[in-house]
Amino acid sequence: MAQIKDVAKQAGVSVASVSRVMAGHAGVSEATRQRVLDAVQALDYRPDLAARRLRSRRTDTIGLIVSDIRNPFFTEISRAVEDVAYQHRMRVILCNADEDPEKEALYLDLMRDENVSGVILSPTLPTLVRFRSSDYPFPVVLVDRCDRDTAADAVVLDNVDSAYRLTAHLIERGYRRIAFIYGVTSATGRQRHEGYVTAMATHGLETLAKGVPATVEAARAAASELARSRPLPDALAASNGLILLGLTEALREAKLRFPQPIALAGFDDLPWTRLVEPGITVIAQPTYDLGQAAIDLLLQRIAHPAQSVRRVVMRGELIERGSSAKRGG
Amino acid sequence: MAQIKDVAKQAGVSVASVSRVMAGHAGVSEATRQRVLDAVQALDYRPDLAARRLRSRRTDTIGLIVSDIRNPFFTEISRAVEDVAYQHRMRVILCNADEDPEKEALYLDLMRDENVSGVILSPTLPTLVRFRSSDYPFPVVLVDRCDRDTAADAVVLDNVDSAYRLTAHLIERGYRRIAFIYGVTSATGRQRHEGYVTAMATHGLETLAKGVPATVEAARAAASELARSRPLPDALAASNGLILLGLTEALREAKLRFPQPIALAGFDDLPWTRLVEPGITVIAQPTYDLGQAAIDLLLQRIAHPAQSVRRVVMRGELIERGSSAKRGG
DNA sequence: CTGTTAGCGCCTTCAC
DNA sequence: GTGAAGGCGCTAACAG
Repeated sequence: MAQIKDVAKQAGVSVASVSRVMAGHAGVSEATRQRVLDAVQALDYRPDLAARRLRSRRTDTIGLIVSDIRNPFFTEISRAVEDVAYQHRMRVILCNADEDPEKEALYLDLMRDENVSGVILSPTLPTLVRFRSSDYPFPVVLVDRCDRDTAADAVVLDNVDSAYRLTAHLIERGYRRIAFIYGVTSATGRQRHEGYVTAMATHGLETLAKGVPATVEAARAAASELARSRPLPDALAASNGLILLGLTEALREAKLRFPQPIALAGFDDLPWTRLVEPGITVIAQPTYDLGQAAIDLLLQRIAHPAQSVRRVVMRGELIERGSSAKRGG
Repeated sequence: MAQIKDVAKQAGVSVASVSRVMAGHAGVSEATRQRVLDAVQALDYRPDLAARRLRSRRTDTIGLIVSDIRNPFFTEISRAVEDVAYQHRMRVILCNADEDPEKEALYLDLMRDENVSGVILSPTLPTLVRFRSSDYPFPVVLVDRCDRDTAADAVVLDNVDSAYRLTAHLIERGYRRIAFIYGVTSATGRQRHEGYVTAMATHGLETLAKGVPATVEAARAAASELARSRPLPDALAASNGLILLGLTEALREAKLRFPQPIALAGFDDLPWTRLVEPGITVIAQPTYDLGQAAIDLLLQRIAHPAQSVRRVVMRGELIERGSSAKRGG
């Protein structure tokens, strides 16, 4: 492997000149520049990143810690982050916390060891509640999950409002006993629960909510139980795509169709929600945009460490399908 | 940030001893070890990875280049790789080539720059056909995609056999005009096509195959066309989960149900294949195991660079569901 | 078993 | 505009 001094020798210049050319610094004569570039090409020289990082104390690497890579929501986030990061010549280390706070802590530690330039984090609940930017030696941007009073850069959906609109939609369509199955282990689930509660209260309806771990299995179990309860709920709503999948499976097993006897709705516009007949009403999230906004925000923060804390809130879009068709209509 | 000499001073030993303790090397007295550990704790010392990597010329990092992160198959692979890698105290850099050979080449270059210990690669077709391990300065394990005559460590499904069994299953159930829609841009799609062709030929049936880019959209378009052709195929089979999704969407749009007038089957046991009524017959891939085998193989190769080339082939499992119910039965 | 020391490859003043 | 030289923090060879 050629190194900087080989290039210098080949080009008949000093290593300093080579370094300057590689870094694109000004103050190098065009003649020198060209000779260096030729030598680089001839020797197929690539700067050693380990040496460069040691010397410069920068890694140009950002960490992305998602809470569950199996959730398509997060794979889209990661695509966006990766796309933008590489355009800015930054590396991405992707880590999957699997909704496990310990694993998450491990990865956060690793980020410190790696001396990353910044981190995009979708925190587990315990981490979020005690989150303070100053606890980390690098800038952090929260994505998807953030509390109202968390002082941190963040990119999130309008969770409360979206859940309110989804619930109001069901009410408007004539449903009354609306059960809401939501992930208790995430801020997102809780906020969406809040929107549901507000919508029900506003319309003078009784709530029927059930918090579960945000997994397909837990959601299915919860829905199975509801399907056996009497009186039967007349609608089921899910706080995310995984839970919605669980609900749908449970209804299938219980041989209950939708919208009759039970309507169905949820979050995340996944491909299968269109396939299951007659289609499931959902709040679509601008997933790629959320990821893009997060990395943009992080890059800004890295460039301007002192800039004021900002939060980007994106609007969820209600997509009406057959699963919430007008009751008795 | 504390560094090694601070620890040495605090513990009253030399930096060499600290280095030995940190590396877990033998040949350090228990007393020294304990004093070092105490000092490390007291100062919250973490070795600087950039310095360590520069000096030791090892990164303990492996690269994982998947061809499409949106395909759930690859997210499972990445989970497995990550789990195993971190157990072995290795880092993972995950890259998504998006089925784009240029992007893939870029990432392969990056792996070289990063001086990774090894790479797990799911290659695009152009890369695979000219693949030679010796072209890369690091060990490579192919996953999911590999040609019969590629001399490289690899972990793959028994693609030809699985496709044969899937096709034979349809034939046995009474279907005759079986159309196979497969991804032409991947070795996997081609091999599965081969299994389909063999099965059809063995049973004296005419093939009706259509190669498409491996995307939901392309598959949907191809299926729409088939749905308008006369005579209508009596069965549709897909070479992977993305294509199967496209086929299913096209049948929905064309208001064609399954198994009558058209049966349906494919690869990848995704959650939604159970949800769509009456359930879709698929070949299930042991995705997590495939990923695990790939990283195991890579770690072995890193430990023993000279060991003979090995290939791990895993069996796909046929899961019969309503979409391929006996014809006229 | 422990300490001393010479670099790993590069960047970046500092002189010229 | 260019070159010489020191050192980033650590590991490993060597000496004791």
